[in-house]
Amino acid sequence: MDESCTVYQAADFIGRRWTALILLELYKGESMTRRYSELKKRIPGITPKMLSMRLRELEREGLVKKTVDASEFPVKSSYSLTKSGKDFIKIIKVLKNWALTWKLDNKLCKNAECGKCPADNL
Amino acid sequence: MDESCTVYQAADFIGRRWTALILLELYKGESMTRRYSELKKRIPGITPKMLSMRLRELEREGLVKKTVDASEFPVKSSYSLTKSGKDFIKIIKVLKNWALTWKLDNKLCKNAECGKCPADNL
DNA sequence: TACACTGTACAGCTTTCATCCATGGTATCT
DNA sequence: AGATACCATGGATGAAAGCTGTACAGTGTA
Repeated sequence: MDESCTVYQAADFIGRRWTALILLELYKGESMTRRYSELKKRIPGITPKMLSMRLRELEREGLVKKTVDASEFPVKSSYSLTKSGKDFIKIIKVLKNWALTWKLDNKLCKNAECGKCPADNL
Repeated sequence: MDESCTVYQAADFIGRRWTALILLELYKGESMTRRYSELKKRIPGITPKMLSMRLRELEREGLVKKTVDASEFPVKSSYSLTKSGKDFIKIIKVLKNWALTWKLDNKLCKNAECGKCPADNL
């Protein structure tokens, strides 16, 4: 599992700050799509720069598709999950499941929506 | 998903260098147990310091149990997967599965053991 | 004395992330 | 009319975290 290994890359990927968060936000959007500014609003604390960077990475890796609507006046960008991106969500599900099973201090998530967590409805 | 979130922590965790590797090595060991020196031998490139650090982390997180055999001559330490650690392997499986499905340049892993990869037999 | 096993200590590099700032046309408030 | 704020980016800088490399220490057997 050196750096050329896709499994390693995927693991590295999911561990980066904001990545999972962005994917989950897209997942929750209508037809799994969100605009840049929507994402910014819904992910508190992320800097615009980070958001662009992560989106570019996700696009490069094929998890996210970007669409630019240039017909309108301030040009608007939309990002949506590809099939591969949608499938990636299930990794997060398994992760959450593991956490719920073994991290007992995490009961909150099981019984109620903790409200802060974008993985609530997984 | 701030830093207090277990899902986030688990994601962060799996993305760290060597962590998955160590877990897989333990998984492949007899009764999912390996000695410190065995791990060092089987994970090329890892420094002793990193190995200790990761093992301590894994122990703290409850994925790994350490046993010291002090009856013998040079004291021997064994590390084994706990139930929680064993269960964590399935996250790696899902990860691998995703990679095999979507990262087409990764066909090698599907058709044969790449030999270098400790996730071969998952 | 030499070796086997399980580590620790120090010094430096690399990567990651945040913070601040600039863009430039549009739209809304005063 | 003038000021201010939105939209989606991208550069420069620097701090902090992560990781590497190498050396070496403790503790007991032969």
